[in-house]
Amino acid sequence: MKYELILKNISRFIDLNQEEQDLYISLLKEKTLKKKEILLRPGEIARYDYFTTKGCLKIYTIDENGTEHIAMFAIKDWWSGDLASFITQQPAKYFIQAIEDSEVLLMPKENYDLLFEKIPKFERFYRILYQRSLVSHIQRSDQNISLNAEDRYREFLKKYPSLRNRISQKNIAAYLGVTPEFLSLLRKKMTLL
Amino acid sequence: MKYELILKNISRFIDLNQEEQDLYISLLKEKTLKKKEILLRPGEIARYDYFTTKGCLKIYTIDENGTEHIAMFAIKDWWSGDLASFITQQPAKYFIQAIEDSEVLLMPKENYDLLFEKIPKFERFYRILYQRSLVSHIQRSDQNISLNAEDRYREFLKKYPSLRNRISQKNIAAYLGVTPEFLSLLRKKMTLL
DNA sequence: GTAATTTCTTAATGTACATTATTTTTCTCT
DNA sequence: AGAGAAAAATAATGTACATTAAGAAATTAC
Repeated sequence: MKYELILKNISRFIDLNQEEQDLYISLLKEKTLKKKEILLRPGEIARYDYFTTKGCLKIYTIDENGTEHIAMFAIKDWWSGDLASFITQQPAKYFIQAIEDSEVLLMPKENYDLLFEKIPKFERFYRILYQRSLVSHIQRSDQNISLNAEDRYREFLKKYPSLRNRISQKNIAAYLGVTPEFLSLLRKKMTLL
Repeated sequence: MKYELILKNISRFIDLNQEEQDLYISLLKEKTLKKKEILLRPGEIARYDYFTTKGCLKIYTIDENGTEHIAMFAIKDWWSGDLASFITQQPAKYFIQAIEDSEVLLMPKENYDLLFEKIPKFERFYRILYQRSLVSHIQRSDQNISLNAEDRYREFLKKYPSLRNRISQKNIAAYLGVTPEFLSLLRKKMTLL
């Protein structure tokens, strides 16, 4: 059923009995999203953490030149949100938008806080989740500094194989930190080899 | 005394009674480092997490062109290590080196694992530590993509005000992802304004 | 305390990627 | 299905930063 995926995601790191599972699920909300629907805008307070069960979200900023920078794509089975705003309840810096028709489960901030009281095991779950997330962010920071655009594109393809033909090159370019024109050039050059 | 700083660091997020403090401290080792001393090299297994009590470490990689990329500086009161290697016990990707005479406390991997059994509160400590660390890494990834070198230098000065005149420009350049020559130019230009 | 080494500065030239503009192709909406 | 909008391709020109080189200044080492 609907909650199978998220329970399986959690069971990677901690075991929940039936009662705990029911309690956990009772803390979630859900939402169906049309393509282009926006979940969060800069300046708003992030009230939710998101778990994608279908479709794809993008988490991005728009800089002072109007250029879009995509921090991550949240596909099925991925967590996302503006963590800084969610935790501190200060204004968000990120947009979160569906780039396909999507379905998400939402963990409201007040329930997230409650979770650690009700089921302290979740300290462990998030300890491990954040730990792994940190490892992959450290890796990406390193890649952004040490790889050129072509190699970053190859890394993108490794990390998100399902997205290659599913999303626009414009979005891929905004994730890589290059212009769509340059990505177009790169792809042409790469198919010639 | 010697452990005041680290206990204070921990008490930001959890409260430990005397017994827990003593147990925690019994799990630590300590080490005095000469400038240039290396704590970890790529290919080795990261056996420790480090807490700097004095001096400064750099955590860095050397890419296939021989260019050094500094992921972070670990000054007094900062945690550091090759997290991926420490967690998975796979070969490290990073060098860790003292860039000043330094002192560190070490948490060995086997004691780190033990810690969560002995004092489950540490799940919470690391949950919050990784959460905050994640927030600052997300911010740096974003800055590396959206800011030019001059603005990244200003961010560096904000993040590590104490390092401005303490470490070489070569190290600062390797942190910013530019050549020392270009940083020299930038600084000249910035003082003229 | 002086030689050797490393770091810093300055400058000329080179390159990866941006910008702008135009055309072609694909997607979206009714 | 067809009109309008958005995305992609191509190409000319521009710019932030890299590379190379050489001399000056600072640091390290014996």
